[in-house]
Amino acid sequence: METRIERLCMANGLKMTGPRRAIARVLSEATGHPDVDELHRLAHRLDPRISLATVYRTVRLFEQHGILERRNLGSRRARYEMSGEHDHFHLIDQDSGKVIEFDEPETEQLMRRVAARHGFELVSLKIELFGRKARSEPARAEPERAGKIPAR
Amino acid sequence: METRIERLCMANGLKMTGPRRAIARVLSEATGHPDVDELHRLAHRLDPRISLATVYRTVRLFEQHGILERRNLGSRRARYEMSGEHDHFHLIDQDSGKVIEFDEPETEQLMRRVAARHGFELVSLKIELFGRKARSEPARAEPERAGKIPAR
DNA sequence: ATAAGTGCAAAAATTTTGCTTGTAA
DNA sequence: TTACAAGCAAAATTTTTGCACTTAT
Repeated sequence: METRIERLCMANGLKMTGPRRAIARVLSEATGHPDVDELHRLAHRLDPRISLATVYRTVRLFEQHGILERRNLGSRRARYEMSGEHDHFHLIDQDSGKVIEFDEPETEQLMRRVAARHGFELVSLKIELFGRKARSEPARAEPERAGKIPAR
Repeated sequence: METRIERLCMANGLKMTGPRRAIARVLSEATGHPDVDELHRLAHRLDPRISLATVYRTVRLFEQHGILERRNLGSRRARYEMSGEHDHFHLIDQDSGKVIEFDEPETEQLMRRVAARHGFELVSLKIELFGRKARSEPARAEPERAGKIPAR
């Protein structure tokens, strides 16, 4: 079976080598936001000859071709995820460190307009919300007018 | 004269030492988003005995107390800026690497609601837009319906 | 007085690179 | 065949730490 990333590599004219295939597979199957170490560990299971240097070179390459995106998500090391058709948000639980992903297409459009207002064409965006679980009920639609603003 | 950061340090019960005062001053006067090296270089001018280790320890401390915020802004190293009353955006010019800051209070409110919708109380947020100068005119209000979407 | 901060140098952690060998197109 | 990729180990970068000494409270 061929992964989406592999197709993207072909489309970008990248040589499809064993290591790249393995790393592409690992990325495709990753649920969260792996860092380089995780990628290496996993790819290493598919082919123990794969070196850490190759993982670094590969993610850099993939990133340059827009196949991957690098994030930080509050952690020190860089973390990676496949680029989607459109951007999405990350909501990081400050207590657990867990990352929740979700779409918000309207906001993306809004950001596009904001950039345009400053004379820029939006290429990509990163929106990271840091928060903690609200003690009150989860809030159905768009409750709390403006609510108490947390201390920051 | 006493800087805002110094006041914040006092308010947080932090010992006001020479190095901290110098670093606070440097941060107050910084226009952009200095990284640790820059901070050290500048603080070093105020007092040549200040070590890089102290700068690292100090920014970590300030960050823990919410006095400073750490950003990446597309660069590899961490960059710092004072926390403001409210969050603001960063628009990074992909060609020049220059960072433009601006407020967008309504969006902050919107993000607060988005977080609430997922059962979270927003503590802070990072919004980074990456773009390049539009070739057309800077666009006055909210032009280009949806415009050609860059290749990504 | 004393708990906390600092400098220095050493170490850890993260990322890149030089060079030789291997390999996809 | 040949330009590009990989492995390995060494180097470069970025950040943290141990320890003896200093300093703000």
